[in-house]
This record gives sequence, C-alpha cells and structure tokens, in this order.
Amino acid sequence: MADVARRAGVSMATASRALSNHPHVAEETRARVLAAAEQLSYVVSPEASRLAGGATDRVAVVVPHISRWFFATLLEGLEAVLRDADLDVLLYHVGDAADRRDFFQRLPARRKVDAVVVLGMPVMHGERERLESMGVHIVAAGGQVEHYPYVSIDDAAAGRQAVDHLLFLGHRRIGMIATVEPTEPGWPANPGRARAYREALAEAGLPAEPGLVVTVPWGGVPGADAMSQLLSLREPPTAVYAHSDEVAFGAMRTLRRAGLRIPEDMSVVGIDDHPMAELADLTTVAQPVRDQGVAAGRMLLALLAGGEPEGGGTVATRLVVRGSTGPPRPGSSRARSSSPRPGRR
Amino acid sequence: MADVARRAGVSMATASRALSNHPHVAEETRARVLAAAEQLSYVVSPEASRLAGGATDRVAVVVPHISRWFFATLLEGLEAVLRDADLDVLLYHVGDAADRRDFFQRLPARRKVDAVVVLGMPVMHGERERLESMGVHIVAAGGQVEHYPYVSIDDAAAGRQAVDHLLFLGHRRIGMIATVEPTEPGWPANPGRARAYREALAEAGLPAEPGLVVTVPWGGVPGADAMSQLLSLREPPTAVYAHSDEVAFGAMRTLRRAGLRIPEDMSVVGIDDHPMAELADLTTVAQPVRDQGVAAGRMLLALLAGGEPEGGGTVATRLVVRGSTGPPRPGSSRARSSSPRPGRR
DNA sequence: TGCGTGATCGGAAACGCTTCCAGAGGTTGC
DNA sequence: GCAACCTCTGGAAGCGTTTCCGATCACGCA
Repeated sequence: MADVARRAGVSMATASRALSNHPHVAEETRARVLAAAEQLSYVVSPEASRLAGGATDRVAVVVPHISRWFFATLLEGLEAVLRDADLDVLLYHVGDAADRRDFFQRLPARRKVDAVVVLGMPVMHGERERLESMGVHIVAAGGQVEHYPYVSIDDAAAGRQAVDHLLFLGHRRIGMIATVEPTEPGWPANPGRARAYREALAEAGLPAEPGLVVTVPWGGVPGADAMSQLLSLREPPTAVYAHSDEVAFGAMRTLRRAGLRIPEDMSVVGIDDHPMAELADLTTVAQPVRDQGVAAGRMLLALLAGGEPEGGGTVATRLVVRGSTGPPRPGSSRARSSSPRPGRR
Repeated sequence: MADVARRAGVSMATASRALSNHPHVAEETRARVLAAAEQLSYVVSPEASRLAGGATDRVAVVVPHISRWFFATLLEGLEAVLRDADLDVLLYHVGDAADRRDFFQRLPARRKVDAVVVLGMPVMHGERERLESMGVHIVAAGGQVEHYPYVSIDDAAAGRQAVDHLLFLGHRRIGMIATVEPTEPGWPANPGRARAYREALAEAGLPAEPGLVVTVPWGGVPGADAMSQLLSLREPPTAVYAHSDEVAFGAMRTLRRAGLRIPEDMSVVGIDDHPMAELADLTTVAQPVRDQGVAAGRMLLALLAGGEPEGGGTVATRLVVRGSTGPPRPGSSRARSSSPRPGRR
C-alpha cells in the first residue's frame, strides 16, 4: 500500500481511506489512489486489514451435506451473490453432531469471518448464543430457523399441496415415506412435511393408520425399501407421498420392479422438483432452491452494509403435476390381485 | 498470547514456538504453554499469524459447477480431508470464461491461500504460470490436467468399457451422445470419452457414421433431445452410449415416451454411476468420485508438508451392468416397425 | 478583517503474531 | 580443563492495514 500511496502522492492513511470507501476523501484524490492501485494491480491484504480492525470480507457457510442436490444448489446461489460482492466463501461441512459441536466450538474462537450462513439445518440454542456473543451476522436458508433473518419454504404448506393433490384425485389410502437425517438418527428431516400429512388426512376425515407411515433415512435406496414395506401391507395404499424427490425415485423403482404401473396402480408424489423429477415424470411440489440461496446472500449483504435484511421469510412452492399421479383405480386396492398386469420384461 | 506466555512463565517468543510446534522447545515448557493456552481457551489469530509470515491454513478450491452431483461429490471428499487437517476451504465457482479470467487475475494478487485445488476442469497455460509464479501449491482432481499432481479417471478407458460392452452384446449401430460445457460452447466436456467411441468402432471394423454422433450441452433435457435426434434417423442405432449418466437419463425418458423398451429396443449405457443410476437401472461405468476428492486432498497435504505427493494419477473405473443394456433384437433395427410393442400407458 | 467550522489529509500508534539475533547454560571432544 | 557446540529462551523488529488525533486550509459570517 505504501507504493500505491507514494504513486498517488498521498499518505498511507489517505490511501487506506480511499481504498475502503471512507467519507472525507476528496473525490479527485480517491480517483488518483484507485488508479494507482489499479496500475500496480494492488489489493489490500485481508490479513493485515482484519488485524488492524477492518473486515475480513469472508463469510462462513455451514452445510450438513455437500453432494445432495438441494444443498449444493442452495450453495450455488449463495456463492454467486457473495462472490459478486467480493466476499470469500469459507465452506464448512458439518456431518454429524460431533462436527456440529466442533464447528461452533472453534470457528468463533477467533474472528475468521464477518458472518455465517447456515444452510438447511436448524441452529440449536447454545450454538446461537455462541455465535451471537461474538457479533458475527447470521443468516439461514433452506431450513427451519427462526430468530434469524432466513428464507425457506413453508414445509407444511408444501406438504399440503402434495397430499391435497392426492386427496383431490380421490385417493383415500395414502402412504407417507418420511425421512430422518442419516447422520443424526432421530432427527426428523422435515417435521413440517409430516405434519401436513396428518392434518390433511384429519381434515378429510380419514383415519390415521400408523402402518401407512414409514420413516427411513434420507436417500433413494431407503426410499425403495420404504415402498417395499408399504407393499407388504395387507392393504397397501393407492398413493404415496414422499418427503423428497430422491426418496420418491427409490419408491418408483420398487413399483417398477413389482410390475406395478404408475399411476394406474400407485400414484407417487414428491417434494423439491429435483432436476431428475422432470426426467422421471414425477409429480412434485417445486421450490425455488437456487433462489433461496440468492435471497439469503442478499440479506447477508444488507446486514453487512449495516442495513435491514429484506426479501426474507417464506417463499412459495407450487405443485407440478406430471405423470406419476392419477386417480385410484375404481376397484380400489382390493381389486388389484384380480387383474394381473401384463408382464413387461 | 501475551496472557498465555505470562501464565506459563515464558516469553512470547517461546510461547509462539511452543504453540506452532517448533523444535528447540523443552518438552516440559511446551506442555506448560499448551496447558496455559488450554485454560485460557486461546487459539492463535490466523490473521496475525499469517501477517507475520506464517501459513494461512487456507486452500482455495476452484470448481466449474457446484450443484452437479459429480463436482459436489468431489468437493465433499476433498473438504473432508482438508478440514480434518484443520485447513479452511475457500470455495470459488468459476462458471464461464469471464469468471475464469477473473479468478486467476485476482486470487493470486495477494496470498490468500497456501494452495489451490482445481476440480474437474483444465488449467490453461497462462493461468498455470500465474499460479506458479506466486508459489502456491496446485493439485487437480477429476479433470484432464497434466503438469500437476492430479487424480482422475482415464476417460478413454472408461469410454472403452462402455462401448466395448455394447459391442460385446452384439450391437453394430451404436449412437453416441457427447456433451459440451453449457457455459463454454465449443469446449468438449470429455474429449477422451469421444475418442474411445471412435477407436472402439474402428477396431471393430465399423464405419464412422456422423449421424450417429450428436453433441449437446450437458444435462438431462439436452440428453432427451439428443435421443430424439437419434430416433429421427432413417435407421436409428440399437444402442446409445452417453457421456454421462444424467444425459443417459434424459435419453431414457425419450425412449419411454416413444414407447420403446429398454433394453429390448434400445440399449443405453452411461458413465459415472450417479446414485440415480442404480434407481433407474442404468448400466454405466462407475468411477470413485468421492475418493478422487479425498486423494487430491491427501496429495495436497503431502505437498504442504513439504513432501512428495503420493497416490495420484489415474484411478480405475469399472463397468456396472444393470438392466438398460442387452443384446440387440434379432431383426436388427429394421424389424422394429413390424412388431408393435404393447401400449404401456 | 478575524475567527469558527468543516472538509481533507498526514503521523503514528496499535493489531497479534513469527522469527532473527543473541545470550545463558550444559555437553562433548581432545 | 578448555574450547566449540548444542539446546533453550528472551528481546525486539517487523508484517500491512486501520484509525485516532491533530494539523492545514479554504470558506463563510459577523
């Protein structure tokens, strides 16, 4: 920076002010400094800057999964706006509870970042305090978080769109494949989506049959297993509501292998609108994933600029009807065994 | 740190040495310092450390795509070993050529990181120099890069496994769906996979029919379009080789919609072994994606430790035969129109 | 014309570490 | 027994910014 200052004919103090957009710097001087910096292709050292009290221009992004489409897409949107604002993204993958503890234990120890974005997972109480106590900004996206500026879908509403669709089609025996986090057993991945199912059924005057609900770890193969389980019922459902598209894909494989037709013998609906859903012809509830990442990024930028975050809250989902759902067959489920479907391979 | 030093009854110099594992510190002294640090729950400030000449303990990871399964999975593996080694991961998404230029232009300006890992993309000559000139280590994974420690599959070999499988099954008219980067038109995503096709056909004494090769941007929908194009030929192929599973999924949708049976009417083979391939019953050439990320991470660690990277180079792929491939129908392609398949929905 | 005022700018003190340079003891080799 | 050498430790000089505290200067007003 000394070089830049010299070249611009000013002191380091002024150069610093010009570079970091401080007021009280003559416009002409600022221009001169900027030009000098440009010529020397100089950029401030984040280390020195931070050490001296400036910002780190770095934000931490915490995700429970990297390779899953949903999280990766959220991240993609977020990274785009952050990088546009010249912020560096530090990626932290917290897989299980131990990782979580580790993360919240260590990151705050020293100010490595100006803010942290939590993607697709809840923030526990103690962790919240830890974060807050060190004055970094926090934003959440894609998960069920309150207390913070956040953006996500309304899981319960999305679930209702899916289940109501099945009800509207005339289904009365509807199965649900719920998921839990593979790494954190017992942690329901989406309580809201399960609640929607119960409420929709209750409102329709249908009984809650425990056998129609099966809970598995998130994933395609578990989804396939879940479907097998539903097919093993004395009276299987005529439609299934899966908490996520990937799980629905698994369910569809089981149906295909069992020689059942979709949707004639079984309707399937998922949530997310995974890119593959279009290819698999899966009816699903679409949510704008990338946009949520983008919105979270923008909120963070506002916060960092000292303003109030806007555009947060809940974003709308919409049902996308494809070929995997249809009315139940007239004879209901009992009729199935009487009409062997044509062998297909 | 002053506090720690005082509490341990040593000077700051010694405290620093103890904390950063320098030699020439009495074991007993080191223990005392560590204990003091522990009690005060002190950790060194990365900023100050770096400023004074230490390492940043940060590595940049450059990826051309974040949300695609392949890249996200690579990243997941890499992040795991890096974080295990207490290194922070700075994520940079370079979408198109402009982003690339931007990245290589700016990152090197100041030493923000100790090393950079390039995932799934080539490094141009000029960029290479830029990187090297600033002395950061470089490692590549999942892409066609030489000059550097790298780990990836042998695309040509993988392609051969796929095409040879089709040839072995008796196919003589084999189509190929090749892909180019959506963001960089002209940039063939996988030259090796295309070469494999040409070589395999040539060795089998089959003519190279331009019409059997269609090139589309990477993606499921483009894959579907490509299949449509192949089906519009006067004499369509009896099997298709897609450069990647996602593209194959798209092709499968087109076949399903056209009422064609897989594999009776058309065999399909992909590359990657995407998790969805198992669910879609797609024959494919599997590559260990996460492992490549892990291997790259380990190599980087070795480099950072001043050693020589090991475990790099090419990793093996293997054909995974599922239900999407089979022998061509006896009558070859001409017989198709004569035997209408049963309507399926 | 004298002086308060606000806009600019410079000097210099942190910020929290690492490491060079020495110095104090204790060992080893002849 | 003495010099040469290690091992361990402390003092202090940076590392590259930001920012506090004044200093300077032009301007407007009484």
